[in-house]
Formats: sequence, C-alpha cells, structure tokens
Amino acid sequence: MARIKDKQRPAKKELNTGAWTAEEDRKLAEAIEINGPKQWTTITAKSGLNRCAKSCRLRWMNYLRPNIKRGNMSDQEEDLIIRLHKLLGNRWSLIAARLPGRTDNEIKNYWNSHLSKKKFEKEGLIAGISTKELGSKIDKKTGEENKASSSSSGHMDLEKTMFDVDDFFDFSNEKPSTLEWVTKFLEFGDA
DNA sequence: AACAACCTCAACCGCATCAGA
DNA sequence: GTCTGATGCGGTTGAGGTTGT
Repeated sequence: MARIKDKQRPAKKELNTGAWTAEEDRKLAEAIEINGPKQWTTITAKSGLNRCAKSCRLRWMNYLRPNIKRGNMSDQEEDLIIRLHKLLGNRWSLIAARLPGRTDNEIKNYWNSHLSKKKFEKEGLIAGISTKELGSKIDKKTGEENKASSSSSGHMDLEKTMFDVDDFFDFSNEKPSTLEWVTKFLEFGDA
C-alpha cells in the first residue's frame, strides 16, 4: 500500500519506501540466501534494492523470514501474550521470543487491536464500568487506556508494587533457568 | 446504495544500544 | 574514552478493508 506521507517526504537518496513488491521480496530473499540475515548494509547493497538497510531488515523479520506463522492467534497464544504482557509490559520482542513463528510487530498489533480492549473490558466489568463507558477510557486509535483517565496500566502497577522487571531477570538470552522461572510464573497464573 | 466510523496491519520514525575503529 | 555506523526496539501512522447506519 502506498502511503501519502512517504510520497510527500523529500527523498534523500531517492530510496523506495512504502509497500514492498513481489520483485523486491524476491531480490531481498536472494541476497539473504547468499549473505545470511546479518550485515544488512551489505545485503541492501548487493541486492540492488533501492531500500535502506533498516527497511530490508524489517521486511525480513516481519514477513519473509522462514517459519513465520500467519493468521489467527490460537487461544493458547493469546493467553500467553496476556500473561507475558502482564509480566514484561510492552517488551514485544521478548514476548515474541516466547511465541515461535510470531513477530514482535504482529504481537504488538494484535495487542493494540484485540487484547488491550479485552483487558479493559474485563477490568471494566470488575470495576463496574460499562462497555460503553470504556469507549471513553480507551484511546480510539491505539486501544490503550487514556492517560488522562487513569494513572497507570496494569503491568506498570505490577512493576511498581512488586519489583523492577529489568533488574530482576534478563530475557535477552535463552537460558533454561530463566525459562523455568517464567514457566513457573505462568503455571502459577493457571492455578 | 452511499457514506461514515471503525479496525487491521505493514511500514516508517526516532531513539537506544552495540561494536569496531 | 569517544566517535561513528549498524542494528534492534517500541511507538506511531495511515491506506485499505470491514462494519454499521
């Protein structure tokens, strides 16, 4: 899809922006096959694509990468996202790392369009707020709670009252001990 | 059928962090 | 230690599709 904003933006190096074509996808995939999904500046240069490295990386990560799951989220996946979001907040890449085949962008979009609303509906019912009233509490565009109407989101409360997630554990690697802790946390949520 | 309002999601932007010189 | 380019991440945008009136 072509974006007006991108078309209007002055082209610094006449780079292509906007929606990717099938031909661009093919060129990018070929370049990655040769060079591997690293060194994006090299890939960009060798592919002959008139795109910036950042754009190529994003396209690969969110669309062209093998084993990407497309289509609806399963109930299990949805449940996992909700729990991980409660635990980690908006750390989409970390959440995506626990959902094989899902991208951070996809999870972020899914959260903003589906789950944040569900969350507020649930919380609204508990707090005695009708679904209609929730409309004014939730930002129409993002589905997030309006800052003016509430001081903090659910996960922030958890972080403030219990511990600092950043300090408490590091999800940047795949250590089995870390996974074990998270698994225990999630099992605890089931009980 | 026509229009408006709302929703979805691919893509971009700005910033932070990392790595090498 | 610091500079610079590359990479990664989260927030945001907006075109196109869908649903409601």
